[in-house]
Amino acid sequence: MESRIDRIKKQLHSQSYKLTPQREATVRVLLENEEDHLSAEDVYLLVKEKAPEIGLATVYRTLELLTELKVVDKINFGDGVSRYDLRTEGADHFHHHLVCIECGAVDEIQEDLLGDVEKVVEEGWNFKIKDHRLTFHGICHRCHPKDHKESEGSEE
Amino acid sequence: MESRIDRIKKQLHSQSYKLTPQREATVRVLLENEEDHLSAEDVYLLVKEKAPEIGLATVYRTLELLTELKVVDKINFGDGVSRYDLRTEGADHFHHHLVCIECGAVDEIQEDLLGDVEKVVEEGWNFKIKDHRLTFHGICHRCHPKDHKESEGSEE
DNA sequence: CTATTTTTTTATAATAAGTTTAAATCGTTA
DNA sequence: TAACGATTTAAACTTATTATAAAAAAATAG
Repeated sequence: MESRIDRIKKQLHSQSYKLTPQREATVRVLLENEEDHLSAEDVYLLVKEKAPEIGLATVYRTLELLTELKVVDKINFGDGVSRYDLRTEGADHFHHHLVCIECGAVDEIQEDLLGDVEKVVEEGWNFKIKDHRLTFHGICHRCHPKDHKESEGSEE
Repeated sequence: MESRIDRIKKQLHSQSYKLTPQREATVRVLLENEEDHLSAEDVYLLVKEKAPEIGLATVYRTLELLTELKVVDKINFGDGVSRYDLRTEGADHFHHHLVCIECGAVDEIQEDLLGDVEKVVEEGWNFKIKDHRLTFHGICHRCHPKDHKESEGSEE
């Protein structure tokens, strides 16, 4: 974990930003809750436990900065709030999401899956893809019993 | 176009809602701007031209209703507003979007493309897919000149 | 037909997410 | 130490969306 913070620190420095205590506390919260999809408000409340004096605006600014640096991805599942999701280190593509319409759980798919589709789109539509968002809405394995085989953990 | 309105009317009636003049005006705006991705505010301004006495809240309520009925899809491209997109009649899947990070244009992909991916997800993650959202962010054919072949129109 | 109930709309107020601003702070450099 | 730039805080402000109360319209009962 320290090494990841170090790398983020270097990334900030390379753009002449500093890793202030507030920013570090925010990054730590994101790392400690990597499985979740926290809103700015969620992050704010968690950061406050470490750094009670921090302001909400600072959290917003930090998240914005981290989004610019591609450390996190800002995502939106259609409820009114933006959520922030740590980009998996080394991954060249943004992971996908499974949103359960029964229980609200959000699971992640790290596998690419879109390689072929992207090729088709780039060639067929003459569009240079830089990023993507893929979310499936449906019923998760916890909410319907007819299983195949299992392994995942549960969230939210 | 009249026939589509008729069908929407029947859909409303089947859930014991009425196609009031305000709702009809709103639906007409959506049909007349099928290519675009209008925000509630956009719809409101366009509807006002036909029905100047309509209130913004009514437009919001109508769009919400149409979303419930799956006549439109509520989408979100990450700017702060929700946009409303007529569901292509007869299509069993929601179409995809290409958002240009240079010029902001939003193009649509009507082709499915996700059939195989969905099969993999349903089986591998034991998740019953009901809907999906797929958006590519990148550079559209208008913003980079190296063409292959062309046909699309332009929007926004 | 009139009275009554239900649905919908209007206008306005309220809420909630996110952004901006001005003043204070902090770290660094001259 | 003085001065500068970057950052943070707190508070005010915007903007999108939702809720509420009163009015209007439509459907239904008598």
